[in-house]
Formats: sequence, C-alpha cells, structure tokens
Amino acid sequence: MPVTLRDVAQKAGVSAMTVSRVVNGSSGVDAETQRRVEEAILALHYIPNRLARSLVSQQTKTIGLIVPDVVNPFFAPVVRGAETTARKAGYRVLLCNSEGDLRLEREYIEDLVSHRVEGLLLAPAGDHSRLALLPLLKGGFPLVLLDRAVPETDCDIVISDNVAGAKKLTEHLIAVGHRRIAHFTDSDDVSTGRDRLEGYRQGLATSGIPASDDLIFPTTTDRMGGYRAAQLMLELDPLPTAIFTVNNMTALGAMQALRERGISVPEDIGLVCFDDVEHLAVLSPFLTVVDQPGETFGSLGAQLLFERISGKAGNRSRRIVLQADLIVRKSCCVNTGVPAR
Amino acid sequence: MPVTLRDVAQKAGVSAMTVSRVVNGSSGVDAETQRRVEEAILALHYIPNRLARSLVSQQTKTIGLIVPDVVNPFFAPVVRGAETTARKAGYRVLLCNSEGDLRLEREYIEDLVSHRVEGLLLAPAGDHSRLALLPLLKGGFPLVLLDRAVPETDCDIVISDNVAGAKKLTEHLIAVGHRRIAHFTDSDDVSTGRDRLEGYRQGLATSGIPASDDLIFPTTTDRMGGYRAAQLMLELDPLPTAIFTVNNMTALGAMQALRERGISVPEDIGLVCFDDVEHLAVLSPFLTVVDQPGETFGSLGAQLLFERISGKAGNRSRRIVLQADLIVRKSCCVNTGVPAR
DNA sequence: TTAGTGATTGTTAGCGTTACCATAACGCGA
DNA sequence: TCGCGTTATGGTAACGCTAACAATCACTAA
Repeated sequence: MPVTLRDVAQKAGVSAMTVSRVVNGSSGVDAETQRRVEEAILALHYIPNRLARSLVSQQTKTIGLIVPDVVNPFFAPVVRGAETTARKAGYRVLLCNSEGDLRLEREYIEDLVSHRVEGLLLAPAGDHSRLALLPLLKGGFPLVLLDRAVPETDCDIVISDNVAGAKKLTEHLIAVGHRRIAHFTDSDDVSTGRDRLEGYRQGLATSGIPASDDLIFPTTTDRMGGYRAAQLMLELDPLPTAIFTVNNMTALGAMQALRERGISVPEDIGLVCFDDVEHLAVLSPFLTVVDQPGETFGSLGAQLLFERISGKAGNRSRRIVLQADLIVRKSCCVNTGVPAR
Repeated sequence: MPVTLRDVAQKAGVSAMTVSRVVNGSSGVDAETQRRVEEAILALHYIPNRLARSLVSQQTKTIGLIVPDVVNPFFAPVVRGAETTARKAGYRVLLCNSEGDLRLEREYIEDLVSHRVEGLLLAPAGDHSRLALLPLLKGGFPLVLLDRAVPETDCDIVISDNVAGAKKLTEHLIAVGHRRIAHFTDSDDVSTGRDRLEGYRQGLATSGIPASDDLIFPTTTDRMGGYRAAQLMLELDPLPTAIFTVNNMTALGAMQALRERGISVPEDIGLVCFDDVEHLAVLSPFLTVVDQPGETFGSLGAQLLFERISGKAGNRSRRIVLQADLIVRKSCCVNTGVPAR
C-alpha cells in the first residue's frame, strides 16, 4: 500500500537508484533529473521506509530507554534529558516503562534488541536485572545504567552518591532534634534502596544513635508503598518523631496516610525524602529533600552511550557519580526548634 | 555482528527456514529437530531481527504516540493508558515529545510513518498540525486525535467537553463571590484554549458579567507562561479577585509569581485551573480544578486506533467526548465566604 | 581519429526474514 | 512392487532499500 522508491522511480522515469540518490542528497545527479524526481516524491507523498534502510545500512539511529516509571517526577526529567541529547546526535529514543517489573523489563530489552537499537539506557528494576544484562554485556552491546547499580555487572553508569545523600538527610534530622527516626526503604534488591539505608545507618552512627530494625520499613517505592508503610509505622509506640522515606512517591503516600489519621507534618512528625517533586516544590515549598539532577542523569547517560556506540569509549567502564543536594524546607523542622513529643 | 537466523541454522545443521519455523512456533517440525534448534538459539543468544521481519510481513505491531509534554501531569497518565492498552493488543508504543512545536511534531510524524507504525495517536500541537495530517488522512492512515481538535480535519478523536468544564469553573468562581475574574488562555491556535475561553465567556454571560478583554491574557501553557501572564496581570488596577488558568502548569507558574509578590492564595486572590496535578493533590489538596481523566484518554484513544487499524471502524469518524469533573478544593473560596478586596 | 576523462545513470546483489512451492523420505494398502 | 498421501525439510523469491560496480554518453587532448 505505501509508496515505495520504485513507484517514485517509475513516475519520474528513472531508476530506483537515482531516486535513492536524490532522497539521500548524494551528488552526481543532474539538476533537471533531480527536479523531476523531487516532483514525483512530493506528488506521491513518498516517505522512505526506515526498516528497509536500516536493514541494509545496519544502523537504526535509535537507542532504547527503559525506566521504572515515566510518571515519577524524578524520571520524567531523566527522559527529557536523554531525549534532547539523543536528538542532537541525530538519534531517536524508544521509551519503555518497566514498572519496576523484572519480567516486563526483560521483555522490553528483548524487544529493543530485536528492533536493533544501537544502545540501551537502563534504569534497572533491581539486582536481578543482571540476568537480562549479562548476554548483552558479553556481546559488547552498548549499555549505560542510570540511577541504579547492578552488582557484579561491569558497565558504564550514571548514579548519585546515595549513601552521602541519605547520610546528609539523616544528620539534618538529628541536627534539628530528632532521635527516633523511621526509615521507609525499598526492597533489598535495589541498589539505591540499600545505599540510602546505609546512609541512614551511618547518619545515626555518627551521632551514636543506635539503629533499630523496628524503625525500618521495607516497602515499594510508589505512593501505595509509602501509604502502607506509614500505616504499619503508626502502630509503633512511641511514634517516631520523623520519617525518612526512600523516595518522593513513598513520601507522598506516607503524607496521605498521616493526613488521614489527623497527624500533621511537621507539627506532629517530620518527613524528609530522596528526590524532589518538581511541580509541588513550586506550589508549596514544603518537603525537605535530597534532590537529584534528573535531567543531568539523562543527558550524561546518553553522552556516555553515544561514546560507547561510536567506539570512542575504550574498554574500561566509566562511572559518573553525581552530587545530590540537600534542600531544606519545612517538613521536618518545627518552628519551636523541637519536634513534638 | 549480531546473530542471524542463518547462524543458528548452521549451528543446528538445518536450513534457515526450519529455524524460522521453530522461532514462530509453526507446526510441522520434528521434535528432535526442534530441540536442536532451540539449543542453538539459546547457545547463540539469537534474537530475531524485527526490521527484517516487519519488512516482509508488512506489519510492525507498533503505534506512535505524540504528546506536547510527557512531563505534564495530565499527559503522563494519557501515555500510561495508551501503553497499557497497546500492550494488551500486542502492540508497542513509540513515544514522542513534540513540546508543542509544529516543526518538531511534523518531523516526528514523518519519522513514525517512516518507521511504518501502523497507526498514530496524536495530541496535536495546534490547528496548524492540520498540514501534517492531511496527507495521512488522504492516504487512509489510522489516526486518532487526543485532547485537542483540529478544525476541518475529519478523524477519530477523544476529547473532553472543555466549554462545559470551563463554564462550570467560572460559575463556581462567581458562586463564591468573584466578579472580576482573569483568564490566562492558550494561543488562539489550540482548540482546548479556545473552548475554555468560550466556557469562561459563557460562564460570565449567564451571570450577566461583562467579559473584558483586559482580563484575558494569552500565554503559553507551561509554567513560565503562567508566571509571565501573572506578572502582566499584576499591573492591573484594581486587581482581579480570581484567576482561571487554561491548564495546570500555567496555574503553577501563576502561583509562583504571586508568591514572589507576597500575594497569597486564596486569601488575596482565588486561583482555579483545568487539569489536576496528581501528586500535588495528595500532598496538599489545594487547587480547585476541572479534572480530566487522562488514563481514559489514552486507553480509549488506543482502542479507537486499533479498531481503525483492524478495519473494524467503518468510514465515519468517531468522536468521544469525556466529562471533565469539577473538584472544589481551597484555592478560590476564602473562609470568610467573601474574597479579599 | 581514438583513446581517455568525467559526469550521469543503471544493474546486480544482498541486508534478515518469511511465503510459497518443491522435494525427499516414509509408511501403507493393493 | 507400485503409487499415494503424509510429514519433514529445503530452495527460491521477495519485502524496500543502498553499496558497489558497470555502462553510457559527451567531450577533450593527442
């Protein structure tokens, strides 16, 4: 059904090759011929078939990007950063949403490879993503990890210093007077979760506060996870005076649960988290957070990937650690300077 | 470099055709042969080349989705809805971000067509998208518009009743006592902007309030647009007692500008808008809005598209109008019942 | 004149896959 | 033993495109 090169060639009274030359702007086509061909292209609304083109040229000018959640205010700018950088390099991005699900992620990886993307940007679902990545790595497939590390998987990565960030956050809580701090953490399978938990522990340790497992609530990193963890936490007696959640969505969920119980932040309990919530920060600068530069993750990741693709990247794998900044707002430090209870 | 069907065939000691049969689960392959082939596939990490496959089968099992802004809390669920529905139908989605830019949009459309997507879901940048769409429509290409109509362009569409929604919002403002209401509107090129402006006018008209052009501020629908419009509006004397912005991002920008001037909402001025801001609604249920069901836009749109693709969709174009719901929160109705000033 | 030069265009093959038809091998009844 | 259907497998062409080479032509220098 769609118009092909041959259709154009026939209409213009030339060979397919000549049309191809015109389409690709190659030199060595007579001006008059070129005009006739261009006329035919316009008349027929011819659009080249990239499948065919890629098949012969062996390059698709496409990279894949898999994130656990496009909607998350942290990943959204990551996507944008990657896309912008890719565009500048003449590449397009195939975007996939793994929902943090290993099986879905695996499917998407296969899918992208089968689409012959020239490289892959991946914010992995967790440590077990390793199984899907190993064959890629073994085959020398250009791959850059974003945001999350995968143990024993040696490849380029853009990540932030989660331990330091979490430690900063914890120390801040302690500095404003909190001693009993709950932590909502991700499943043990995700490096960011582990690192932030470690930062939390270190933060407590430097102040000589014992870390109690009772205060650590493993959960999922979506809003529901925060909601559930908060409900569990609310059983505690005495209640913690502050919560440090592993990411932004979890904090929102916690917030929701607290509100439902009539517990207000920061009057009754402090709340801090990793990752900012962009739009929210504008409307009511409220949550104290450690903010990661999402857009930079995306653009740096894409840059690393393109270096890999073009073979400019040597054998050793590169590791970029970005700084995460503490943004102190109002969600943990009560006005009296001392937390309630 | 990548492994092909022939490599597998050679390894398994069979012809390419046999491997193809195994890969596609066709019958008529000896159990023992099948085992050998499967072994070879696994050993070689063979992944079929979808480019080649699509080239011969003439179907890519892929649809395109173009939105003006993935990051916008309204479009994010649209994307998710479309993707989920597509997945269920065995399709994948190529997601593109037009940034509301006509040229970029046009490029993406060409790109997607050249990728031979089987259909296109488009939230158009504006009326002028028409030029890019006409050739598609003429060629019978499956196309479904989302959220925004394009005049004189007859095709399937999922849209909400913007006039009614805007009217409701305006009437609500009037009901709580506002009479001098500013409206931040989109460029005249976008149907949603026009319709909401029309709703605003109708809302005023039913109460016999004259609509003054001085109160209407055309701007862009991002945060910066809202910010700038608010700055212009602040020159007005007397100040309006309420603002109705054309979408969520514009409201956030306005909010920002107001805060910077020390003007608080709703005490000093009321603020309402179209589209909710999901995460924000949880953390502090504040903005009074007309909420559109984003996910439904995406999934219904995808459904329409698949009916089109499979030819089940007759000749006439379908138009689905969704209801937009007024959610009354705190951003326009002051506690005293009377707006300031 | 005659090969030589350069500019323009065409021909052929192949990218990796599948549809379609051909072939081979086997068993089975007559 | 032959013929026939049945099952398993292979060969060939084609999808739309481009790389590489081949052909054609006008024209020029010797």
